[in-house]
Amino acid sequence: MKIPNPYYISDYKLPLIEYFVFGLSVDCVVFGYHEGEIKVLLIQREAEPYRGHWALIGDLVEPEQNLHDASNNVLEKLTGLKNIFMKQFFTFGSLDRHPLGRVVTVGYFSLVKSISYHPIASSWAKSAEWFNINDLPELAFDHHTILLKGIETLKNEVRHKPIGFELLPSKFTLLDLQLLYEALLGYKFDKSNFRKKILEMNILKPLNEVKDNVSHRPAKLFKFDEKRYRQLEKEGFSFEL
Amino acid sequence: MKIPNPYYISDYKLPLIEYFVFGLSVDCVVFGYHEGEIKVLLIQREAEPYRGHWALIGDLVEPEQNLHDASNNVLEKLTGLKNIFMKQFFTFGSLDRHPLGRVVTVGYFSLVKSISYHPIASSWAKSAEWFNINDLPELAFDHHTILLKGIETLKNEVRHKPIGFELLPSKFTLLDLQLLYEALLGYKFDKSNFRKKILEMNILKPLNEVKDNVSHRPAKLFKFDEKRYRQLEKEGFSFEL
DNA sequence: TCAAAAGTGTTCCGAATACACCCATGC
DNA sequence: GCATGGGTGTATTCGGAACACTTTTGA
Repeated sequence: MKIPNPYYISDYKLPLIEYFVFGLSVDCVVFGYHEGEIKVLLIQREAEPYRGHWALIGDLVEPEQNLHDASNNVLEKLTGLKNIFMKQFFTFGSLDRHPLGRVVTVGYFSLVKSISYHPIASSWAKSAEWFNINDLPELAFDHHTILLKGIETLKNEVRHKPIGFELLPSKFTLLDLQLLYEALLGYKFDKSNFRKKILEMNILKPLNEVKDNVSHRPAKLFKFDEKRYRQLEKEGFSFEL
Repeated sequence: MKIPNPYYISDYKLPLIEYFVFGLSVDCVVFGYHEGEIKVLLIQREAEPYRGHWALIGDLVEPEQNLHDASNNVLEKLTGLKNIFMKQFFTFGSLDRHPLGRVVTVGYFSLVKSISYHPIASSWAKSAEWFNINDLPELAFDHHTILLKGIETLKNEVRHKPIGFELLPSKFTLLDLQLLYEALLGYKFDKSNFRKKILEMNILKPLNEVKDNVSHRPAKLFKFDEKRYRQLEKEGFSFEL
């Protein structure tokens, strides 16, 4: 759709102002992990366009809002989730991606620690649900493209940066961690070697607790030692798996 | 600056339309390589705002232009460079980054094969020059931030993807390649080991030519075998240096 | 014959791999 | 005691690092 009537800012009257007519949005690919499966959070739209379709969590950016805030706000507004790891990954600007005009969208991906509670749909979201990334519904706009790019980015990042921990609860066992990475990367690790490698990195803090209520030897719990990681990173260490 | 008068599209009359008021631009961090130094191409602005300042190669995106085209076009328009490797890396959207209003900019980085000829400044660029990345002038807007992020991205990408070849002429010697990577990554390689590693990847096509006019044994020339690389990538090979 | 860079070969070491084995717990 | 996952030890292999060496050219 062609947008008429260029908009002028009176003080400057520069020709460049005629292009101040874009729409801008953010869309968040929210990843979760549960029992060996990578999930993504989608909402069902209760607003036009694409009312009733499943979509990524996103909305138009307000004129006085910066991008990172916008992505956090929209996530909270539509699902109630707060203080979530979030990272910009790509900006999508095809001419025809929005039926109402030229809207460019900045893609973020987020990782949430626990998907065991159900997110609360609010604002114009009719419902919010976790979907397995291998079993997705049809999506609004170009959200399928955005989602695929998000998955690709996650799979790349996860090997070079310790962001995987964002998907686990703060206390986890080494097997939890191993199963997560196996799900993310799509291949198996040797148990002994995986433990050796991750422990030698010195970025896990062992807790004096064990996971109980299990009918076998209980596993020790660990947490990610972020302070230590930052320190090691400064000294030239780089996470690789 | 607060932008008044929300813009409405008459057919829909949705409240979301009031946010269709953003400016959108692209900025290209153009890298070159010459005699062991990483360079970046800057233009001197002959337009307001920041007239006379050095800046990245960028401009507002036209309403009917997609982002990738926009970045290619602006590079050609301002410097005459065509068919250049180009990749989106980050989008910058701070509220105060443009003095005339809310302009969000999409950052691209480009790698050019030869900086031996002088780029031609045109359109509203007064001049265009290569600067060593360690000796930069003061830059317009938030271009210094964008440039730093671009450099960071280049240094990351170059280790995992064979994009470094874009900075060399199409025929090069193994030592050329080694010196390039040493400049990019900031450390030395052992000659023998570097050769062994790169040749074992099977992504270089040896030519039956040598570099001459040198007062020592002439080196064999190679070119990057892109077809072969694509093939190997499909089979699971990944470039690492 | 000498300088300078091209190009090769070999040893050494540490990290990744494969795999076997023992341990603690609930039932 | 046995099933189940937790947790450890070790021999072998492979790739990278270090470094010494030979080759080819122009002057």
